[in-house]
Amino acid sequence: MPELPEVETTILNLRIKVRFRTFIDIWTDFKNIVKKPSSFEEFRKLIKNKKILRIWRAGKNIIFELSGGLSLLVHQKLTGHLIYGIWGLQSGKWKSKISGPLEDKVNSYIHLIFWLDDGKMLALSDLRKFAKVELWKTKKLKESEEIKNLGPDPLKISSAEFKNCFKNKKGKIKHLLMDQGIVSGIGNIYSDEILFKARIHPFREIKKLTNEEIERIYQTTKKILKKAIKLKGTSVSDYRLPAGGKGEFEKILKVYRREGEKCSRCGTIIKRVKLAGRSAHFCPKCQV
DNA sequence: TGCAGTGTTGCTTC
DNA sequence: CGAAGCAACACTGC
Repeated sequence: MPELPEVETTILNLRIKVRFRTFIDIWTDFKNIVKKPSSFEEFRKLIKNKKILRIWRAGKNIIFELSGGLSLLVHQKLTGHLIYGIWGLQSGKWKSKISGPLEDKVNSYIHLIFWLDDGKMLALSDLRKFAKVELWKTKKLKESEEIKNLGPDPLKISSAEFKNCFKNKKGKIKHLLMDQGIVSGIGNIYSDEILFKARIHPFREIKKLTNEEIERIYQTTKKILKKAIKLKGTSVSDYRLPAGGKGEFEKILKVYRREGEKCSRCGTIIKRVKLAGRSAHFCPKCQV
């Protein structure tokens, strides 16, 4: 769920809400969510009194650059959400104290809370507990494998650079579009939507795509991602904005999770087929 | 009731 | 060596 547009929406919101705030203290019920340093108490000690200077994104990773030469990296994986608000414990469960659309469902999966110096909180809710939090020395983070190995951001590159990403690669286009080492930020939902709009079959071998077809994929990638950011992302199942609202892009999904429905272009029934362990959704007639 | 499926990534296996 | 499979976890829906 949190793919490039959702992560971008999240950082735009967080910049307004938590930039220049200082961490007062933290709480968790799942120490394992912090992978680095390996000791949670060490993490707590290091994060206290650090100020958020800058918030940015590398692919789907959210990075808070802090005072003291440290950077906090958060990857939301499948079901993580960074949310901002005020919560209080009520019979062992976190309840939102400010009115708004935050639902108990999201609140009940809060596993990490940062208290801020404005009296509010930044929380990480994650149903499946796959999300990861790491504290790095800012200098080392930029040289780290996880950042260095990311492909370029599709919104920041030219058509020629995009084509270059796929040069000498082999495999199916959908699989490669989702490969974070080739271009970063695209996951299952947007790869389906991009290929539908580009009228390219998800199983097409990259080597057999014409120049014109890759150009079309480049153009539609930009269009789809930009539109999704404008609509504040997709809220399939439980994605939420930092203030709890839902994204709007889901309303205009053309193929993702629309198996059995009619293609909006030609009326053919949308298919769902497994590819590399994931579901690919596409129109078998107009995607060739 | 039970099992397949779910947005991601990285490690294991063949 | 590269590609496929699966585990991490918890829940939904058929």
